[in-house]
Amino acid sequence: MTDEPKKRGRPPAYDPDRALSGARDVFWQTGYAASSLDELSAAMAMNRPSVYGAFGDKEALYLKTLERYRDDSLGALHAALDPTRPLREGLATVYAKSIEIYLGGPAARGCFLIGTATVEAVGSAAVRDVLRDSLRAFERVIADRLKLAKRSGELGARADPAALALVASAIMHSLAVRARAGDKRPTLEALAQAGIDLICSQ
Amino acid sequence: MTDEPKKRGRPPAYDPDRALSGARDVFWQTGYAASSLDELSAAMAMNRPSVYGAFGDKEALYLKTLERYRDDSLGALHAALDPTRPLREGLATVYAKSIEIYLGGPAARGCFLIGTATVEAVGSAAVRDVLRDSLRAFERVIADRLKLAKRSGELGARADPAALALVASAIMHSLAVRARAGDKRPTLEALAQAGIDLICSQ
DNA sequence: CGATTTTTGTACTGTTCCGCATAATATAAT
DNA sequence: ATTATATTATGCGGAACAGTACAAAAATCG
Repeated sequence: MTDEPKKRGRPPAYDPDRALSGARDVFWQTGYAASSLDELSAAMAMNRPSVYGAFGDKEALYLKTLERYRDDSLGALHAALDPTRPLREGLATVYAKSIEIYLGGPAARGCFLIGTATVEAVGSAAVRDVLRDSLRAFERVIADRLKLAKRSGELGARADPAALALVASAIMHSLAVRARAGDKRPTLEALAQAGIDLICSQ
Repeated sequence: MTDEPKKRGRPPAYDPDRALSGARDVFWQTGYAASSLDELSAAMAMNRPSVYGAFGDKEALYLKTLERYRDDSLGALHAALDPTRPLREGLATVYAKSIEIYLGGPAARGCFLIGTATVEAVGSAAVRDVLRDSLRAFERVIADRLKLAKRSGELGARADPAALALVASAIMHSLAVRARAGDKRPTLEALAQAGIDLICSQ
């Protein structure tokens, strides 16, 4: 599509998308602090100087993987909460897809953002800002859907969409932590169901 | 009390309790992986070989700080949920005290367990077990209180104490994460209030 | 082809780190 | 006092680490 004025110089041998995915997977598994640039560059199919040239230092690379994960997740969240479907169905989809991701892969890794950025948030203002803003963005998407649900009568007149969005988000945060802590699928599904029932009881 | 058969050898110069507190504070601020034994031993007022002699290697030391934090927190949780006080008051106390701890100190550090053990839980089975079992223990204390509340009529007959305990725990987990992510007190208090209102509406 | 540009790959530097070896010190038992 | 025991204190060794310098390689442009 938006292709080539034919750039000069040796063409890059790496795929930026796959490189970021590889880096994300290392960070996801190991955490930021314990991930070495050797592991990272290997998983990115790049050598270390290329990593620095393309993405900057370790923290800049980490921030890019966080932001990409957030953007992808926000898109999926928005799609799952499509207002043409019932609220209960939407929430169930959100939680089911989250559980699928959190338990997916060889190890149960939980949520990439919550599972790895939370610990770094105290020491790095940049990480803290990305994490806080991301959580806020997720909450907002949910709150918007709940406001709609109140207007449409899916939620009762006394329901407080903003407060319910905080709780619905809390369920996600708990799923994120518990999956990484080794809780099994039935526990996570029970938590999701409890949240849905409680929210939809309003 | 249970003192002295008068031990031989040079007496220890460190206070084990204060040493563990110092180590916990370093881990809490910095996370496990990014905490060096130099930082740790300095905060423990010990030199490095003494740390190894008294607590073992870095992971063993970390596990000890986690377990102590869990035991302290479990005690406080149990006390706050004293069944002679109304459920709503008990939950309010739990969340208020949690917020106090999570925002206390110079930096907002969130919950020590969730904020630092979650990221390590994938790579270390020992950390994962402590984290999972601790979360389970917290949940159980809450569940017991909710079962009592149902029997006493504080909760309605159709209330599901186990499900509500999952939600009440999720509120705590969310407070833990959000505090470390930089969310301010009003947000945390709104989350706590939303959880209390929702749970006590059953 | 030769010049230019951009990326790749190797190798290096200085630092930090964990864990321990060894010696000095302080107490109790003999 | 001397011996035994337990802790402190200094300092080392080998490994891992983050980040970079430099030259070889691969493409385009003149």
